[in-house]
Amino acid sequence: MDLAEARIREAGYRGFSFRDLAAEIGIKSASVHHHFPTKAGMAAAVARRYRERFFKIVAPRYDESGDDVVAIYRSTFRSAIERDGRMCLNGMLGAEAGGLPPEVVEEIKAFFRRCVGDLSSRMGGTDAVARAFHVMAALEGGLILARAFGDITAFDHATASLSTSSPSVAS
Amino acid sequence: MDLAEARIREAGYRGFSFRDLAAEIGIKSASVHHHFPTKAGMAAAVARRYRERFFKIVAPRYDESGDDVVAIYRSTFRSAIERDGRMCLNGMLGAEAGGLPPEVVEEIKAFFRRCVGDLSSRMGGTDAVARAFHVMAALEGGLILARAFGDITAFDHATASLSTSSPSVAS
DNA sequence: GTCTATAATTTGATAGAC
DNA sequence: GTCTATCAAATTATAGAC
Repeated sequence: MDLAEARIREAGYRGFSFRDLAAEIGIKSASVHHHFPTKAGMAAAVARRYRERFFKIVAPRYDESGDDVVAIYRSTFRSAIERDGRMCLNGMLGAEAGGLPPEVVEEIKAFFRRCVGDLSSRMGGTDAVARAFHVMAALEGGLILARAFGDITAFDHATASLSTSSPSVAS
Repeated sequence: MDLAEARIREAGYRGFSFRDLAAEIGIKSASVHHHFPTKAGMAAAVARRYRERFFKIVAPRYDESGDDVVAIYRSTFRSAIERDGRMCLNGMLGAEAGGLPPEVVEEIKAFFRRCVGDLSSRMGGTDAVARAFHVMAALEGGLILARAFGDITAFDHATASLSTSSPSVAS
């Protein structure tokens, strides 16, 4: 699952295969099928695990540090691309969502629904939901820019205004 | 090329094939290879055409309407996903950039470089470049959310603050 | 839980006729 | 510019032995 997650974050749903995963581990593709009968099922399982892990990381940071939720999300996303230069799993799959198996799309929706719910409830204020959508979009889009340019500073520029006290976008 | 562009925007670089394109048109895959010897070359050509067309659409709107550049970019991106529910070509390929042929990556970089240059020079003010990165990230990320939820209002929420006079993100 | 073996399909790409 | 024919490889998936 670690390997499948890495492949999906690197090249998308069509960018990972049972044979490739098996070869890297040192087993045969049939053995992978024993644990995950179908590709869609495996991708859904990887997405589910990714979501649960993400919120297990994010929730305690909020309670302990008392930091801005947005800053916590931002640094969590930044760590992900800093570590291995890859996309957020759900950002990658979300872009491809139109042509993915329904069971995978459901997991992606669940991730973003929960992110928006978490952010908006913790930010509070007016238009909290719209602002939560904006934060998620800027983070996922920031990853795209960093990947395209091959430079993490693109992410930093794109998301700098999110966690400052003057997050103005217009001049 | 129209068809290739649609497939890439729907499913990414690995989501289009010479045979698929040929079949839809009613010719054979060998005939497609006659025009585009390699898959990487075809994707690069599609990306180049996409970029040129984008700026041919955006530039005159700015001169004519005198509108906010950001508003023009926002409505152009919105039209794209409203028409067919697909990603921006460069957003899709940018997410996959890590594992794409170098000639394709160069075209993607050229697109985002030019967008950032265009936006920042026309917006002016302080931190114009960082604000341009932020706008592009929010737009691409907004498309991802709209695709994930299958609902264009996700894009509207995510990008609403970009073109208003009070684009504050924090409460 | 792993293996061999295999089926059925798809893929990128090429050679050469018309 | 299109075709037929083909290649070598990769793909998802299954059956059945160990």
